[in-house]
Amino acid sequence: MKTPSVKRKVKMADIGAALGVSAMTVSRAFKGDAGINARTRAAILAKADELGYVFDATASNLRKSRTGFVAITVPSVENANFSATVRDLTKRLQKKNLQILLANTEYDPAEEERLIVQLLRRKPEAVVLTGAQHSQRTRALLTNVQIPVVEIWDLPEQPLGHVVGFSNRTSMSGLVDHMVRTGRRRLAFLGGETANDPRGVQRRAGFVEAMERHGLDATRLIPAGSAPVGMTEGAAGLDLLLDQYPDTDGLLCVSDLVAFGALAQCKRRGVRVPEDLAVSGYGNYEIGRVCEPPLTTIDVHAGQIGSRTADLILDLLDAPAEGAAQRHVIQPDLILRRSTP
Amino acid sequence: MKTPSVKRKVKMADIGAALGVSAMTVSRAFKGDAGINARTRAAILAKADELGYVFDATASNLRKSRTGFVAITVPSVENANFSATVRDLTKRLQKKNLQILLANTEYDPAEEERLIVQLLRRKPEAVVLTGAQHSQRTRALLTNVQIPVVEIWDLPEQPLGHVVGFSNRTSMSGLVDHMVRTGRRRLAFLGGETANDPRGVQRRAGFVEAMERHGLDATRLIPAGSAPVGMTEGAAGLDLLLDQYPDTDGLLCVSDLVAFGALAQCKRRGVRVPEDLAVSGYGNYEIGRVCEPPLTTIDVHAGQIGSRTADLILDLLDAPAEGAAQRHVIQPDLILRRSTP
DNA sequence: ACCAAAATAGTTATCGTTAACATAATGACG
DNA sequence: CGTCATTATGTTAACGATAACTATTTTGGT
Repeated sequence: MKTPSVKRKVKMADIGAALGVSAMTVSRAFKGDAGINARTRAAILAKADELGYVFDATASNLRKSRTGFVAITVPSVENANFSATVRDLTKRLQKKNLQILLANTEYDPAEEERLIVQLLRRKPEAVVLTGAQHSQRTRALLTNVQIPVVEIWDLPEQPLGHVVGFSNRTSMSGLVDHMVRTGRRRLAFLGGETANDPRGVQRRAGFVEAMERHGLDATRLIPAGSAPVGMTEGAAGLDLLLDQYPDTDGLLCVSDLVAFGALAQCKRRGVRVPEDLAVSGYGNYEIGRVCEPPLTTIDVHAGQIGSRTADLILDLLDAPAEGAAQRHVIQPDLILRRSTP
Repeated sequence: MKTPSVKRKVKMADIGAALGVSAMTVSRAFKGDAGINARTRAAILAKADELGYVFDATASNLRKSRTGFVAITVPSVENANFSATVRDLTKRLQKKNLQILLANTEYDPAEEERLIVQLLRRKPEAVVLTGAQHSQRTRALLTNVQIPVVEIWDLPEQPLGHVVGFSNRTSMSGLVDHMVRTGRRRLAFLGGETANDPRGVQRRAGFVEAMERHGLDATRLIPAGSAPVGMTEGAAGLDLLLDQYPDTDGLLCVSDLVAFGALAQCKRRGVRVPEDLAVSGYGNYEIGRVCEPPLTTIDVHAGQIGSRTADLILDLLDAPAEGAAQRHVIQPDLILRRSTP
């Protein structure tokens, strides 16, 4: 077996030379459908394999001015909800040989801006942004760009382009309605500080709005620490709550993780759920289904957001410049479980 | 404001033309450090901004034959452990303006192979594979490739290149030792079926090996369904276990999620943990810290795997062809909590 | 056997940036 | 005031695949 001492990169022309055909013919063999003799193609592909040829997408992309990249920014892939979205988006786009360019903003608009600049240099064919909060410069960059821009996980008032999202506000306010319908009146909201978690802010706003609509006290807002908040903060938050408002009979948490933490703390303090305190979460994480008692929650269909975004992008890439910005509103579902009466 | 009806892409030469300099000078202005007059650079950058220029990484990559891509395959970003690895890897590489190309194998070696082919076409500068199980062709492709290959999350016997991982086997076997040390003898293992979860297989092997070493019965192996298994399967698995081996006094689960499901089911059935049954998890997920009782578990330092892999890659890219394949072994930590005596 | 249509292959120039080399301007110094 | 660094810029030719065009064969219908 001949091992070339200096591994010069094999290119299409080399394969062509070895078979007495032109580079163009080799290119056709790799494209799949173009008019090329089946025998020629087979020979080319075989020779390519033999020479250890690897197609160079960089050169192809430059010439075709199509990259097959789709850029996506997420606050954090570590969040189970966002990762479900990323997974289903990736899954569907992967099938069409589109490549995800993933970037984590760490909940920081300045970092988002830096990343967007980097991502745009790669000439993606679409950009997906999780959330509606962007720096001025990010907005400017993205309105000038000639590719589809999709904001997901929110319903921004001034969208940059297309939207696939749901109303954090309305869904949380529906949850309040349910609590009130079942007789609870002294409700509290437990969530992260407002700094850089726009979804938390919206959910809190939904809580306040619904409480005021019912003529109830909307001031029991417990800060659980800076976003992203989790179980630990939920447990600590419950202590804060009961210190300050011991007669609370319903607790709405910004996420299932927080609610689970609160639940665990209830158990330790001997607070009965839901008899003494009804507790709800948000996001329909697996944990809420399995804990005791199981959590009433909102299913935002995180995976569906990903797959519908993928469908939208695939459509837009097929039929370019297809008129106005689309707005896909996902309906979150209220899931009733035993943590509320 | 003049809106060009046909937005022809602005390139370096256009900026140069507008300022009476050559494209090369513009290129130098964007490179940062090269010998170029400060005033000239400022003018160029300003003009670039004015014209809405976006640097074309595709062309640059082709010319330089460096892409700044790092490819990584993961069974599923949805798994909290893998996503912690991805996050810390991304975080560190992002800072150096390396771009992650993420691909989900869905625990399927055939899909992994397909994705590797796609990824290699993008000319990444390094490839990271989660796990040691690869198809024959994948192995062939990756041994011929001229870039660093890193396998993580395992210690493969025949590594393809570098390794950053830990021993699932040894760590699980250490957990058995602990159970035995604290007086438990009738131990069972609860995990997914073996088909395509090599890490689960290793953990099970560690269980069996340790049990045999102690001269104990190693046959209580409960299948919890096909990987990836979660809380739901854990709960169902506990029922299976107690039906078959009611006198079991220690249960080792393949993950914290499974252990939590089992724990919840114990509570429903009135089984006291740890008095009647000691339970342990694996992976140190947040849930194990907060549930009641908190779970004894193994912390595999998932985030650390990501950051050490990032460091390794950065080193290798700086000092290319730096001799032999490196093997970084991470020491998992045994975390004792109240679910075991 | 003849010709149009279809199938197959080749040529050339290009996508936008940048390495490598060439050139021009500036200054330092004996 | 010439000589040699030093700094700043320009010129040319790639990187590798492929669109657009042209050229050559096959095919099939009459």
